[in-house]
Amino acid sequence: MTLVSKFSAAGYRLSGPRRQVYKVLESASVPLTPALVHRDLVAKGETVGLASVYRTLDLLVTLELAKVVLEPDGSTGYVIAKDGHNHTLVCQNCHKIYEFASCTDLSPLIAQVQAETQFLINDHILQLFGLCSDCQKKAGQNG
Amino acid sequence: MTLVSKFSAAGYRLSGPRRQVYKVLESASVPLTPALVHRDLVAKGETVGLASVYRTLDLLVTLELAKVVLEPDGSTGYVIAKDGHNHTLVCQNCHKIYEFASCTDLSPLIAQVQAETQFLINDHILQLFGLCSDCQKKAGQNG
DNA sequence: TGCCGATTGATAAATATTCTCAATAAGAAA
DNA sequence: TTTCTTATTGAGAATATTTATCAATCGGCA
Repeated sequence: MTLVSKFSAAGYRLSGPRRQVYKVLESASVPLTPALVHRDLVAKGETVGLASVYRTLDLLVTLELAKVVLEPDGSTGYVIAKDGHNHTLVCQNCHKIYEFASCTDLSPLIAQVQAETQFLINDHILQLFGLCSDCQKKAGQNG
Repeated sequence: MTLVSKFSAAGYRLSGPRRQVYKVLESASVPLTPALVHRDLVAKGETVGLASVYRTLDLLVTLELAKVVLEPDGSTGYVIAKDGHNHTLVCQNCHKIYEFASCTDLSPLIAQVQAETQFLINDHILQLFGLCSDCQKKAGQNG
């Protein structure tokens, strides 16, 4: 399914600005704020308004093409949701992100909590934090 | 360990405003923004400045007495971190929260991702979303 | 109790986000 | 391809949120 068809299937047009914002997020290796996305576009010579960046990021989340991740310090950023449901691992030093998908491992836990709380659980967020191999090396070298 | 000793152990004083903010968060059943905490205090007749609410919430997170949770819509709120590390289950309808602690179930998953990515994982966030029993009933009644 | 310095409230300043609306551009139709 | 309809846009105003400033106050130890 192409990007444009994902938009049109939901009744939205794939405009230039939307494509640009998507591309920035897609090629980013760290979670980005709206301001960072905009700065990136301006640096590339694109003329995309900041308001459009906000609008597009919201839309991407609605379309499940992006998601918001929480960083260890409590701030948030947007990342591409590569394919359906997956989880994020964020480096606490360089903020690099790595995606992985192993929700099945969560099923027993979810079933248990569901039984315990009477909630009907239908979504979850799992984020891991740590040091990527590069940053581990730097730390070892007392960086 | 009393609240005051948790503060003093870290070199902070437990002032009136700090105690008030803590109490509001403690008795809340949903994640609160700084503005909501402040509004609650004003409604109770307390004179706590908004800036102090921000400062205190930050401090509570630093002291690990509170934490930031991400809601399904991407917004964030503060909740009390009842005891050490635990996880949060949020009702998507009424936003009621429920805490649970079963990190041990995550160990195999974490070990696997660690091996796969070369990251050194040392923290995580797990949040579940669903409908609490009350909201399930209401939904059933077509509410 | 008195003292010292951390903490506060009020508000200014800085940031971040949303709103408004005429101009533009995307995509369907011809 | 050209036309048409209308969703979308950019710019900046308007709001909202968060942080900084600083004299006054308060917490807790001596």
